[in-house]
Amino acid sequence: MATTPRQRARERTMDEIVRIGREHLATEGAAALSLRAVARDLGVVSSAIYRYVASRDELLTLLVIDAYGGLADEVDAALARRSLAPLDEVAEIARAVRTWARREPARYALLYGSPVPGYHAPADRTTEPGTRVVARLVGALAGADPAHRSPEAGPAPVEGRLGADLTAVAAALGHQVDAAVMATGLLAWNAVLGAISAEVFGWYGPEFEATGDQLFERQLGGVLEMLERAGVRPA
Amino acid sequence: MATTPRQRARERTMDEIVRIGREHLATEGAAALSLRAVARDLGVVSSAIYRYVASRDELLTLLVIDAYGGLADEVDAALARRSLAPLDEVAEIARAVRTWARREPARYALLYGSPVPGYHAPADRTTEPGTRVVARLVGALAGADPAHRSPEAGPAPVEGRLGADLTAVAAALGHQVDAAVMATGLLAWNAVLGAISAEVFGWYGPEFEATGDQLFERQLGGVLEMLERAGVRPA
DNA sequence: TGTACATCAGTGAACGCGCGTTCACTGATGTAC
DNA sequence: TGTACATCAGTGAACGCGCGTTCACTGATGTAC
Repeated sequence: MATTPRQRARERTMDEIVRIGREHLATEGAAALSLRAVARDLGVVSSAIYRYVASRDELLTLLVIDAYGGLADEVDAALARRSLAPLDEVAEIARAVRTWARREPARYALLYGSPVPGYHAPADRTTEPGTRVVARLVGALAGADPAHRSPEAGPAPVEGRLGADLTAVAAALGHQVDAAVMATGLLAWNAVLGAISAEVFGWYGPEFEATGDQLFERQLGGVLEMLERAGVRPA
Repeated sequence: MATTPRQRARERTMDEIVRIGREHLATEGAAALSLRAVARDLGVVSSAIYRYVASRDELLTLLVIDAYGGLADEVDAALARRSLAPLDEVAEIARAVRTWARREPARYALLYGSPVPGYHAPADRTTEPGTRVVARLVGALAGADPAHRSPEAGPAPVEGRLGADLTAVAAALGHQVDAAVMATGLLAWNAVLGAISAEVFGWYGPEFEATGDQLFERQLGGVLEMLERAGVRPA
């Protein structure tokens, strides 16, 4: 199946649409994303956009997929540079997410900000790209060694149904991870996202403008110590 | 200065407007908040709303102030029930924030979700209500005792300018807190908000619907241990 | 206490704007024989 | 290789909608003398 000029033009236009959508996301926000405005920037009459995108929600879905992809690419690139011990891998993932979020605040907000009212991401298309980063994180947790768990300060076993739920999540991502390690990892992930959101969404006042990097590294340090006590080893 | 019927009517109408705005926030989201729609629900012609509110942004500001107030009231009520040790106070604050966020997801999103595009909260009116909860948290941290800091697993001192920034924030809220304790407290706060956002904004899949409470308590437990190692004592 | 005036809540019409989506159409590109 | 037909990108007009904000106005409420 040779690709015809028409097919190639179509792909280029599709890329253009996503690129323009990204720009509008950055300037207007997801709620104000408008097909007409995208068509305008594409240099085409407003109805022509429907040749490419079925509806406004469809465009949002493309942008969600694109954002997950961009974030995951950033993380993959950071981890590809060298092979790391599990704990250092977690650290690099966190730093890569922060770097990306600061460079692409609007796309970060699309993924980890408040949901866009009236829009529901279709699970069948967004789940797979959405789990790439989490899968890498769980992969790092899978390198945890119960023998290295801190005897006095390590996490307690997870009781009841939650334990089963946690190991099931790891299994769904293709890894076998102890429930207590998963619980610690989930807290670590939420803490990292919380710290990044605070920075990107401006929850902090202007107090930490000069010391943002130092503050993040400090918080990341606390998260990593917690994981280390759970048995995730550094180099 | 006696209050005239007119003044009282005005106050009641103002309350009505904020109440209706809250409802619209819940159903449409902040970005779609519309003065015309509020006027409609108030039973008044669209231009009449300008007797009460100067612009759409002004209404958003009122709702931000209202949301901060609602959250802080929830926290105050939780802490008023009995007098607690510092660490238990932190735990109660976290639980109260989560309870409120789950009951009022739209108002929570207004405070801790992505920023509303094109809107900037005026610092002179939102800062004071916005710091009430943080002030209580820092108040609890002020009860930390350096003598109880874990010698082997406690936080390292904060180096450089960040330390000064952290103690300055505590001082601005009327408390004297060690910088390392403040740093740990900030991480704790970000972790709690991260965990709550994950739940309220639906970052988790459907996996933890049945075990949401257990998962939150587990994560809170991890946060509290961290604070305890920094010297914040339980009962 | 009564009256004249000022204040203010609410009306109704209008401004200019942008939105999502549908539809019948033209003309260029691609495909099957 | 040439031709007939099918596919598809893009046009232009139109639909019905809601938005923020301004303005001149009416009539009720409040205040000063």
